[in-house]
Amino acid sequence: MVDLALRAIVEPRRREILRLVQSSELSAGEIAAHFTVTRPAISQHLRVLTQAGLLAVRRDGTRRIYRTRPEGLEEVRRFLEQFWQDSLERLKEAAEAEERSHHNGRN
Amino acid sequence: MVDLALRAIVEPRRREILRLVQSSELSAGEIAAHFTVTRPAISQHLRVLTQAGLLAVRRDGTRRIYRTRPEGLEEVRRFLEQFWQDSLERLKEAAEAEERSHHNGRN
DNA sequence: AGACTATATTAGCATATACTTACGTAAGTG
DNA sequence: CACTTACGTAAGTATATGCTAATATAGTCT
Repeated sequence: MVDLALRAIVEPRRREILRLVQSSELSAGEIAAHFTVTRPAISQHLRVLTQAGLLAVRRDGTRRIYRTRPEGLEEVRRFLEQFWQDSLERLKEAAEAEERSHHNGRN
Repeated sequence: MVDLALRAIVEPRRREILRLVQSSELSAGEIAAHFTVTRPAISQHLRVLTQAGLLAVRRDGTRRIYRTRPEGLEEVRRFLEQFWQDSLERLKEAAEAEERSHHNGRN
């Protein structure tokens, strides 16, 4: 599921959509109004985001109101945090080793 | 540049490569040995990762040694952190508003 | 029910991407 | 210099992706 979310987030237009609805929930039409591409294109992006667990939908009459699903974002965030973690730890260790090799005060 | 790095990271095989070389630098051949796909395929992934600023290369005789470029990862990390930030702040605000609406002690 | 509104879904298309096979290249070795 | 080693690059291919135009669906209004 994280993989779906990652792929969803990479597409710039979808990140833009996420940014839009994170301030306030919006209908599909309101979202589409912010873009130059056709509404079906936005519909498809919305579906991708929803299936990735990043958006939640609610019906209001004929409209569909989208809002972010923070748990989805959190999941991705944690996944990547784990991913950086090792790398940054290595970097830190390397820096410390470098530091020790210079403990004679010279450069 | 962050966009390149994001796209690079999304591909699972490339994340795998990053994980491999983050513990210790490896030659292209050693990296390829961990996979079932052909070496050219890995070469192409390595190029994508390098151009995205996530890997650094060094020549050693006929070999090419790859290592992670932590600054690249850091850049992506900061970009995404910024991205989550707003969303998580909203979530927090929403939770607090929710809390206030229940300050009569009932549920 | 019929017409209207808001949105999704489908089919088709162009481009991007991940792969393989074949070939090119640069550095070491006899 | 020929040969080998360790790669990269190029060409071709299959599949994925993002888009548009056309069609379908679901709710609302009279």
